[in-house]
Amino acid sequence: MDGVHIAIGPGDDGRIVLVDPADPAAPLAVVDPEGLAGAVAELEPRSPRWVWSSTRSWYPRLLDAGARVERCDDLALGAAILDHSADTAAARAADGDESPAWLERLRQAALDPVAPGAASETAALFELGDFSHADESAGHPVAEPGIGEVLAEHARQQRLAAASARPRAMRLLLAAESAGALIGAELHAAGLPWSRAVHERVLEEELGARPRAGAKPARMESLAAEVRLALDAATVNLDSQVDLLRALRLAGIQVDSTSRWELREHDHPAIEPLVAYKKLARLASANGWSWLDEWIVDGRFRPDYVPGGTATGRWATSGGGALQLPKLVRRAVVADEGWTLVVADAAQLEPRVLAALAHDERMAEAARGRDIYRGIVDAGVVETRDQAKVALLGAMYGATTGDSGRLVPRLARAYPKAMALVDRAAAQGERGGVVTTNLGRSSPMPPETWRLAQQRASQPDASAIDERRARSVARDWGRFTRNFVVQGSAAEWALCWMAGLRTRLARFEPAGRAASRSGPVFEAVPHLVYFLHDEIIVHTPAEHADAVGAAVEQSAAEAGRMLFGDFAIDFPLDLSVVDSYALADA
DNA sequence: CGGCGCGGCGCC
DNA sequence: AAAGGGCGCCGCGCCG
Repeated sequence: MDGVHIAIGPGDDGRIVLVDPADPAAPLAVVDPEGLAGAVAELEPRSPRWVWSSTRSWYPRLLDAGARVERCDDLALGAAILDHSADTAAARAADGDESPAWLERLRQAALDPVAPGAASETAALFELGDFSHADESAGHPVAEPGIGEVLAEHARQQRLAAASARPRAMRLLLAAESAGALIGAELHAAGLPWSRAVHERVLEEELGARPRAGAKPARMESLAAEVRLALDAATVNLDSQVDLLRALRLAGIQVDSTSRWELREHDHPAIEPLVAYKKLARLASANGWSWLDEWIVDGRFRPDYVPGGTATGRWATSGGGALQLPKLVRRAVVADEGWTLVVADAAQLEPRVLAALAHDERMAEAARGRDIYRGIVDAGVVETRDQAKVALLGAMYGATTGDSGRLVPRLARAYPKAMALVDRAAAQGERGGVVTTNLGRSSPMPPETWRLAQQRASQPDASAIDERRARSVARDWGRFTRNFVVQGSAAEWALCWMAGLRTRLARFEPAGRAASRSGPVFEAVPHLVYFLHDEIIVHTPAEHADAVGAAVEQSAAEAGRMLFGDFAIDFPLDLSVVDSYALADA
């Protein structure tokens, strides 16, 4: 089904071997590291699936050299799935081979932060031509496995996928995960177009002029003075939680924390300027001038994406806070001249995924069209859209108290299949079991604290406190597994969506008129520049915007079919074509 | 001095 | 407004 594979890895002499795993005795090429990109480009027209230890180790250098690949098999990411999936448990027990140790080293390296703009940034994961003498203790570079080890691991993973409980689903998951790895590297290489001027304007509007190094912005200083006056606390340090809490209490404001939502419940002249101060402090420290200096290079934001970086399969990022860009600074995401942004997000992705996972036809019916919450109201389950929303989120997150907890039972009566699915997942987690996503990613085992708490509660002399504690810890883990199946399956949908879109974008003809500043691989073609769980941005020559929008829609529909077959569930998108991210309306 | 846990808060 | 799940980053303050 899969066509030709070509594995890449260092040979004994440090040169790089490119070889078809089906014909390991006859390498297709043996090249010096400098010759790798050329060799890959030469073989790429055969549409191979490139097999390598990890995309992070190999692909950035290829992109730097102008070589893009269509498909790969990322062994580090594949092992993370295969070695823990319930669907491969029997296959692993039957298979003699262990997961090799080098995979764990690569996994650790993937989580190490890489300094932005560092000269050797993209090559930092290992030294070219020095695979065998890598110094592990220094973090980088990491010892690369030799070509023989790569071939052996590839064979092991093929065996496990073939012998898994659902081979088709597992192969799709592995392919999607690997496509995600390619996309993560390409997002970094292309970068998110970023206007320093617009960002500076936002900062000046909010904070005032850039302060000298070490000083606080003027707007923050004046708000701090107001707070100190209102609290009658001339020296309180607003950045110190301990200090601030004491001052608030001395001023008669009985709070247990300094969080915004708790402050807002009190009526006192200090509250408004304090909340305003906190908002500005957050902006200044997270996305202020020093963030700009550190992260925006040549008009691009290049965060370090970590595909598969979380337990559920959602991505993580390391450095730059790319997945937490405040709405306020999204104004600075601006397309190049002659280019535009196609911004799309999947509307209410997780409830729709839940309906499909559970084959809950009534919930799928409510999800028909644009707004599932409105659909739930129209079905007479609750009175208002807001009630539908908190009830549904409560069902997926395991809320037991408050408005949400009270509304969940009504949802359960109307949508018993969906509710049963998340309740089963929660029950499984509470007793320490594992749950599995739509395609086969399994949840981790519960933490040590879970085991200890249950053990203590089962002793003959266990106290009521021990038992309460054990139930509480169990329920915590149950909420995690409850959410895991939905969040993890939604992450799979997003990967399939994005992978399909990437393939479609690769077929666009280069645009003649305007080159972007996205580097040699992307300067003339539409390309992904951002991904945020259920949202993407494509940077495209303006003339292709409509066609890109169509490709985004087609990819979403295709992802739904790939994951859920004939089950009738819509995945509508909110899609806009805009010059600035802030103008996209979700 | 660096490492680390915590509170708080940004995003989904 | 949060709540209930997943994250990363910041500053603070404690520790060795």
